Amino acid sequence: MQIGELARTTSTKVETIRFYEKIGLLPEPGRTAGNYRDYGAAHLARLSFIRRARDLGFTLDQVRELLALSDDRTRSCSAVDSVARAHLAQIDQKIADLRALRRELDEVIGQCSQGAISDCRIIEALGPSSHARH
Amino acid sequence: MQIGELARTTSTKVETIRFYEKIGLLPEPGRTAGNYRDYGAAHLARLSFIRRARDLGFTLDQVRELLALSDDRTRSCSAVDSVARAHLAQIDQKIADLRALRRELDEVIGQCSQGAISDCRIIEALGPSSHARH
DNA sequence: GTGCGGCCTGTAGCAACTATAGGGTCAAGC
DNA sequence: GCTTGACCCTATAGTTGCTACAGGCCGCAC
Repeated sequence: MQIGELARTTSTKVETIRFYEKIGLLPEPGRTAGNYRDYGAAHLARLSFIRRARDLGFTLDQVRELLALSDDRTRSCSAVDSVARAHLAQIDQKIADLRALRRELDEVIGQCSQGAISDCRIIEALGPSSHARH
Repeated sequence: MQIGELARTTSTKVETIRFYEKIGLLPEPGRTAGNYRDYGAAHLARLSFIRRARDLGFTLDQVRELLALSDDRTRSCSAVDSVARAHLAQIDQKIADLRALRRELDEVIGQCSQGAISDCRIIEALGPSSHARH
């Protein structure tokens, strides 16, 4: 399997695959006579894992950790669980932050007078005096 | 006012202020005899505006746009309103995405058997076959 | 033999800073 | 008058997770 096919089957860009190889996430595959990368089923599985974890919002470092854990079959499953739970907590925090942000921004919007900038409540709300209010 | 004081009053790092100057967000201040940057009230106001907008999640490009709008006092307030509304829509999208993510991740977690990695449902859930299920 | 798609390496770019190296300035204290 | 230390200066490289070139092979069809 050459790189383009692997890219298509995993919905990854060719450059991204080479990038994962460069940073050591994906092992170097064999090469054909013409120096083309030659991938097998193990590569496909590993790349699928990486993509799925990335889709779930894990950072590359977390993915690296998960891969290391899953490679070492003697380790306990609870280590994996704790990585996942830490990530879930991060997501919850992010959602909470965004909701607070949304509330604030919502307050600022909708006070738009049809008038000129000099009357604009949004610009005003961003200014230094209002900043002090918060 | 020198850069450190400006940094403290706006809760910004010194390097960030210099960075904003380099990318043209903050005008170059005058210099003292010793080549130190010398800031006035206008700089403080502008930097406060930038920080507040950044805190509300606007990108630097959006901040640039808001600053241009607020600098041109003849423009209508509705242009500002539409930038803010577009940003609000982006935030809503992000929240929705994170919630979907959270649901999926939550499904994966909590199936942790006390056993070894080979039985780990999380690793399994990230694998290629489960990927196909989605 | 030549055209085209795919592959190769290596480097630079994106956001939005942050950190480091290697220096200069200024006020206080001895 | 000299040192110490906090502060400032410039310039450059690093961060995360890719993406996009530039310039050049490989392989196959026509």
